[in-house]
Amino acid sequence: MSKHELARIFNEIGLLLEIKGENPFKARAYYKAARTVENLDRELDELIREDRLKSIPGFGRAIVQKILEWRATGTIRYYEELKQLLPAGLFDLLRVPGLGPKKIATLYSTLKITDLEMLERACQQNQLLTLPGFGVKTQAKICAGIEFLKEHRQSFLWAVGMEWALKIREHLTAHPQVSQFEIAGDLRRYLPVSTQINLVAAANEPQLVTAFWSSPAFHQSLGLNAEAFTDRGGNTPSLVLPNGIKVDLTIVKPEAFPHTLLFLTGSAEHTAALQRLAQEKGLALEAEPLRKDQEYIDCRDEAEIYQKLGLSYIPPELRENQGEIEAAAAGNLPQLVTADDLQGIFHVHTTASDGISSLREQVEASIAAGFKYLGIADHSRSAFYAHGLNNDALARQWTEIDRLNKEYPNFTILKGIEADILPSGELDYDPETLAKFDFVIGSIHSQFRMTESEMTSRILKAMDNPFLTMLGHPTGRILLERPAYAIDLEAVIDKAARTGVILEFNANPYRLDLDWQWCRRAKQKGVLIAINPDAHSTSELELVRSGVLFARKGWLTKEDVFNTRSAQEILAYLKKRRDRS
DNA sequence: GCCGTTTTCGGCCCGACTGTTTTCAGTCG
Repeated sequence: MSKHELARIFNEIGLLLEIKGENPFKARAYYKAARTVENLDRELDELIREDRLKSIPGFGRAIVQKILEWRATGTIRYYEELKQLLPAGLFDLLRVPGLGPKKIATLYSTLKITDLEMLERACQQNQLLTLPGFGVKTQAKICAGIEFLKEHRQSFLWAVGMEWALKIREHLTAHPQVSQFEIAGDLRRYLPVSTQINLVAAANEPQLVTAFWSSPAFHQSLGLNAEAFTDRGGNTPSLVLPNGIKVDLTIVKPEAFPHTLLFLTGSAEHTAALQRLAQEKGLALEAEPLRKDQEYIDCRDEAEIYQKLGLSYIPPELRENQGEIEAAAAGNLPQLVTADDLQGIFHVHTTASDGISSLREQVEASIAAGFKYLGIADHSRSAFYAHGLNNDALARQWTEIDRLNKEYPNFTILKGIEADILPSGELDYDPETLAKFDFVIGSIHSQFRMTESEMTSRILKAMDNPFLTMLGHPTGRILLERPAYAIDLEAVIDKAARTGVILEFNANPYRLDLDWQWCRRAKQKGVLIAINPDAHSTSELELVRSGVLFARKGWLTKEDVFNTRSAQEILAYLKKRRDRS
């Protein structure tokens, strides 16, 4: 019973209320409660024990009562009753771009559409055209949206898959037979999106672990039904999670563990290249232990396999056959950036715009987390939906930053902004205002549907603005929800190389943008990358550290990452840029 | 459903855009 589960329930209550056509503000209260639960800095149990739930903004009598009920019974009656009123498939419809609660209510009440399949059929038969408020373009957009969803049906975010993989690890490694265990596959290679979870376990008697996999005790520990589990015979049982994610476990004898792990980690291209290399050396590399003239060559771990192939150890995140094998052979693999290298954080929101933690809370949490500086970047004035800051609000924030800088002399708070890049390519403030910031992040938050050349010109123009320090979430993608906007990234990277504009690696698990392949391209061109959490609460500050894991996939080293520098170094860099303007 | 007020209920972030209409509802950020 994690807080994510409770947040999900509150979100669904909000949606159900909206589809039912109830007071939209009531629905909003539940969305807000969901967001608050998700971002709580303290444990729910602790708050309940101290009877402090109702002191939290947005938690009134009804919400508190429901949290307590959920804690005591594992569910909320009000939620269960709402669900009875509406088919479960309606939630999937919300993922179709252009479909909101109102249109879904219409589809349900008139055409009795309750899931994506029915919606798709209705589109194919042009039935939507008969409904009020629907037309040719809406139907075409819905069709395209369904296509996008179908393409990604089997896909899930790294964080979602990892949460389950860790849970399975916890319960499976409790079995005395399991001597080694690793999460392999795409998750181990830190791909932002995967289609399957691959696990590897070692046991002297694999069949005992397989039997455990099929036992009610194990099913119960994961909170799943027996039907979810499959024992296909042999030692490769599998499982399908409630959200449709497929999990494969491979159980081998301890001596085969490193080889199996290597192959199940992949990528397929990487292991195929390793096999070719082994062949050249007269070795046979298989998921079975390495052989030479049919003699087994023992390898204690993956590192030893690489060593016997004449390679230094290649970290899983680099195993894409994109030159890492050649680099390992030559002994010049990059010294990848680590979370410990980070010294500060940029792109942090506060309650001044749409954050839920105050400036002081963000500052104190950053200090507690061991950082040396913090770059505040709330939304700019055009971002009405997010309480963008006008000049008065900026003045108030700057006064408070000055005060906090005095209060914490060993910590540096920078005055920044996440300025909208307007459709014209202008930044969202006049030059006089822009000149007063320590740094400026430029981001696209509106008018996504421009042609590639229009969008590229818009961004290139913003990058020519001498006040721009960083480009925020460069492609605007939301993983599994919204594709990147049309943009010529090669041109953007070239411009960054010429102008010294830093590119953001946005560590939000839904963005992870710039994508790893482009990070590497940027690095090759000498462009600096800032790993930014885009934090809206103190708990999201930690995203900056998990973001490093994904940035490593783009071959980034400490030198490539801007916020590995000391406060003095970044201040000098920013001053140099400002003096240029 | 929450909040603030100086306690009984009205207001709740809001503007742009799109596609549908023929003046506006719904979605999005």
